[in-house]
Amino acid sequence: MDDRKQLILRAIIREYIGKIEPVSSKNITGKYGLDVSSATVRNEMSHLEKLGYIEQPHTSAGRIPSELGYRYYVDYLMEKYRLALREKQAIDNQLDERVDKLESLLERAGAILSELTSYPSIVSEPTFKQKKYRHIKLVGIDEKLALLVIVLDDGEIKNYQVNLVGRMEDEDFIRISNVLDEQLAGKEVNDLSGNLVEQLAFQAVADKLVLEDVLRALTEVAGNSNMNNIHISGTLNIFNQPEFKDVEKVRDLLSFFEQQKALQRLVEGGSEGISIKIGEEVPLDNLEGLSVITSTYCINGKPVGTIGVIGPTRMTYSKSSTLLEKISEGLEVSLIKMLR
Amino acid sequence: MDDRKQLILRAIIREYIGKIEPVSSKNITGKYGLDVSSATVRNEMSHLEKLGYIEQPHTSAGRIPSELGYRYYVDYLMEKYRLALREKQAIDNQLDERVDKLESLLERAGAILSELTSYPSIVSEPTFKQKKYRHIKLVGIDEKLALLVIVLDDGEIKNYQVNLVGRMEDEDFIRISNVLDEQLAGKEVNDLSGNLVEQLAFQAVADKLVLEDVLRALTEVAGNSNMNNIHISGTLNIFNQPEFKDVEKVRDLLSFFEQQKALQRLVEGGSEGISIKIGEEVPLDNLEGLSVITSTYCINGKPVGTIGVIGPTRMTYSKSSTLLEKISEGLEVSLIKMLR
DNA sequence: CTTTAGCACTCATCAGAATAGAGTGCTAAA
DNA sequence: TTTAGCACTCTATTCTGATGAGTGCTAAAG
Repeated sequence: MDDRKQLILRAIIREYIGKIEPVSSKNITGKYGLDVSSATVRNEMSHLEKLGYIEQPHTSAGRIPSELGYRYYVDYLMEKYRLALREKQAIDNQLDERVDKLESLLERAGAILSELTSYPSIVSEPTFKQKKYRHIKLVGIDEKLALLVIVLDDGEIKNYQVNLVGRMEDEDFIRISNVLDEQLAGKEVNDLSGNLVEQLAFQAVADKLVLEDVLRALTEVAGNSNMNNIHISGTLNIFNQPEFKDVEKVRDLLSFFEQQKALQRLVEGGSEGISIKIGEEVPLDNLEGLSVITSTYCINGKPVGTIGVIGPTRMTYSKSSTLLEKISEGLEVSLIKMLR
Repeated sequence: MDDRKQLILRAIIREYIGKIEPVSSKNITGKYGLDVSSATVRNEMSHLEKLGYIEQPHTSAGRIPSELGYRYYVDYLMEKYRLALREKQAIDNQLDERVDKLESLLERAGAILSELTSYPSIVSEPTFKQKKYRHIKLVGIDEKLALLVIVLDDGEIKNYQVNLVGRMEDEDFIRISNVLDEQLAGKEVNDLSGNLVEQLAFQAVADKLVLEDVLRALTEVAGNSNMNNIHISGTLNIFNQPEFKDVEKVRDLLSFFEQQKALQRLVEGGSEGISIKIGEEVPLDNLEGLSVITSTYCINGKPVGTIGVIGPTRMTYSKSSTLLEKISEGLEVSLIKMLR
């Protein structure tokens, strides 16, 4: 790959990303620092095609980048994108504003990413290696109802309704809260061994029926702790992409977006930092022509979640990855502020 | 409208709903109890067209029902749909299962409605004329954090995080809880007058910063109480409808589904019970060719929410409205059980 | 007066043919 | 090594005519 070939490959990719039409030799002569004739460019193109970086839809058409071509571009040719001022401001506005719920923050991050890139975005909720209980408290609401408040070590607060059968006094609530706290605080959430359950049942003699509700809640917490939910936003952006003018494709992608399990595969196994997967590299069998850019985000220096965008293979890699990087950083800052 | 015209109109509509192609005179002779020649049917059709009940896409095509035709069909010709056993079971399965969250229940109702009709479904959360506070409690979690638990008179429980600056003892929480309870219990949520705020500020002298968070939460509750959220499910069902083979239309409808305010117009102002709105009758300017069937659902005999389906004007009115009716009834039963 | 067979007429749809044009690869000269 | 020139290929567009479904009208039959 000599300099001129690189120049031409880059020119083809940039042009194609912009116009989404096969680019001809004539089309890029004179621009992109190419001061040679179209014939020369044609010769080089012919060579680039043999190398597998570009391909021809049909004989009398221009060239389009192959997945290998995009890969080469992303690895060696892509120049840094400079954020526009309004992009910077938009990111800051969205992420700086005070939010007290983890979900809202992630939602905002996804929304702004989607808005600025015009691609659907995907955000996974943070996973901690092993979530632990920090606090558990049973709070009386009225005669028939109590609320089980569970605080996890990642700062997340969950609560569940617990039905009461008999009359419970304030001291009862305090006693049960203490039992729960002693037994569970510091323990991992999916460490809900039978032994523990028995102990709870033995100690919290107050009211069997209450205990049932409590155990249901604990089991639910344990169940949810393994799977981290994934949120998609800006899905309708795909309608702006010309490769989705076909209803079938739109349907396939949108219904893919509704499958949590499939989405999971997009975020798992990513190395730390920005990762760009192009076409076949995307671990999805039934979807073609897609690229995914993801970034892990960290809490306390440890990667705990993923945020990314999904676009056609001819997506704006430079702009999108830069935006993703900035938003990911902003998200980390806000997370720290939020969790304190 | 003599008997035979009605017979023919019904035949055209049934045939069209099934095949979604203009129906010809020949096509319905012999079926639907029509023992006359196609020529006779043609004459009648010609008349029906003059009356405005059917129309012709072009000269040499069959007839399709007009919106007026559907209206006549729904009002006078439609026969009762008999639920299949598996449909009955599916409904019971979905709605009988124990759920403790209002949202989950509504979600289930929408999902099963969507699944059985193959149309997107819409469910509005119940509104109560004026929500009131039933209980308010401030619960300490740890040194820095407390939880404001708000119980509304419809049984809904909300909670908000409240940051603490100074050290708070148990009695502080109890004191503040009492103040809040005294001041707010029984009051309407959007009755957050300045006077009340001042009183709170004066009485809850404990910690200004805590109060700020509390007020933010109360304002949010008041704000949310007016607008009842609306959930859509089964949106991808529109891809099964031939009238949405055009990407533009799909985009328009899907982006409409994302606008809460627009959806609101679909559920508001509906009279009690089942309501069928056809084509132009649907209060949406920019969407054409859609019909909406809605049903109000009641709590304590008062209509508090709406559930419905959205389909093309040639939707299966009979089947859909019957299914909707049953699901709406099932939802009411489950709601009563849940709220006790 | 109602029904129906027969027939001319209309119009969408489809396949095939002709045309235009974009872009290439190759060759030979610079 | 570069480039002008040219023949060649293939797509996209337009036009054409054939096909056939379905109607409306007319005139005869019931």
